[in-house]
Amino acid sequence: MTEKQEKILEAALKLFAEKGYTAVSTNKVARAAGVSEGLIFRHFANKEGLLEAIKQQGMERAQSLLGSMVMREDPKDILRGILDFPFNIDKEEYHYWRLMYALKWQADEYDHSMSHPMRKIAADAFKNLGYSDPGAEAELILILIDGLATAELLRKPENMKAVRQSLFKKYDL
Amino acid sequence: MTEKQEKILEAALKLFAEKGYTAVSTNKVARAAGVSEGLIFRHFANKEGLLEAIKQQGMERAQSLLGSMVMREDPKDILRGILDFPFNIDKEEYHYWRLMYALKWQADEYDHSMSHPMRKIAADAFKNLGYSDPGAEAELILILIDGLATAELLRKPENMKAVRQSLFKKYDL
DNA sequence: TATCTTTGCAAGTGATTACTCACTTTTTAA
DNA sequence: TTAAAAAGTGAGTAATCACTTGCAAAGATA
Repeated sequence: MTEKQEKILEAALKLFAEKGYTAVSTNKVARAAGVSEGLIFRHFANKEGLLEAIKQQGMERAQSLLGSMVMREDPKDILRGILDFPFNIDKEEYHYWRLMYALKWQADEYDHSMSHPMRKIAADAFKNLGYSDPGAEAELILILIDGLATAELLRKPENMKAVRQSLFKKYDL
Repeated sequence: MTEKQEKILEAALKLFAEKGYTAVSTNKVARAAGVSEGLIFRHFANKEGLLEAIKQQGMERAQSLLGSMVMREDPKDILRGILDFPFNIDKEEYHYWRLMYALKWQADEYDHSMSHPMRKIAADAFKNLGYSDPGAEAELILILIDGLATAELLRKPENMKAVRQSLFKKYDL
């Protein structure tokens, strides 16, 4: 990975996240990265290939974060870890998650690769805690995370600390 | 409002919702509507004007739905009405809401015109019910609605009925 | 019926799109 | 040291973009 290649990925991630993938031309990416437009197509097959590279880079960074949640034993610890995810979105990961959430709406079909493993972890935790419908509870947790992350990425409400508190209280965490 | 004008609005709404506003050209809208491309610019100032017309049309339809929620007296009735909104997205309104939710991510700044009145209604209801932090509870309700609507529009989980049930139980509704 | 307005279409416009190509510069390695 | 490979550039390409224009058909009003 050369220095200019990283510049391209960095600039593209920021622009795609802020303006939208289709709204940003490869010309704009190149100028933001301080690079000739042709170089983008030397390193990536096409514009979509650039997007895929951005996705994979972010996935790899998110992998370790996701993995650490499975390790825990106490089901409440697990739920705490899952629910805390939207409150701890790293400054550096902000653009990545914003792009991912935006892309969901123009994809032809929903990608369950991220949510499916998390749903299972949550369902197991609720089962261990004796909830009557762990499946529905897990689904609700995923929905909550979606809403929380959206608020954090888009609206940035000032009282998120209080929201977190009342939410944790509801689940007795 | 002429017949072809309605065709344009209908086709544009569907395409914008499914593929994204920037990804759909006026040419595609015209062909989907069975109309010459020039006619779009006869009826609407430009592509953005077409989008604004779609927005306003949907707003007018949503107005009555939103208005009926303020009328109720019992705070639990109000919360029931608010929380039930994502579960009752009309088949005809599906494209509209999908477009609205998608557009949020490429707007320069978040539009609070929709959420602000709903937050106040929810906060008042929670206050009347004696909740300790009505503001945080209202924020959480808005976040929940966002997540629920996203699930309904994008993932369409099979166990939404059970999710609704366990959610209403949490709020004792 | 005659005239004016609205509705509609086909064929344009320049600008921008993703992408290619011929070429030079830099890096790698034997 | 030298030759091959990789990195990088800048000027192209055809296609598509949002939008305009000139003119015909249809409706409304008198």
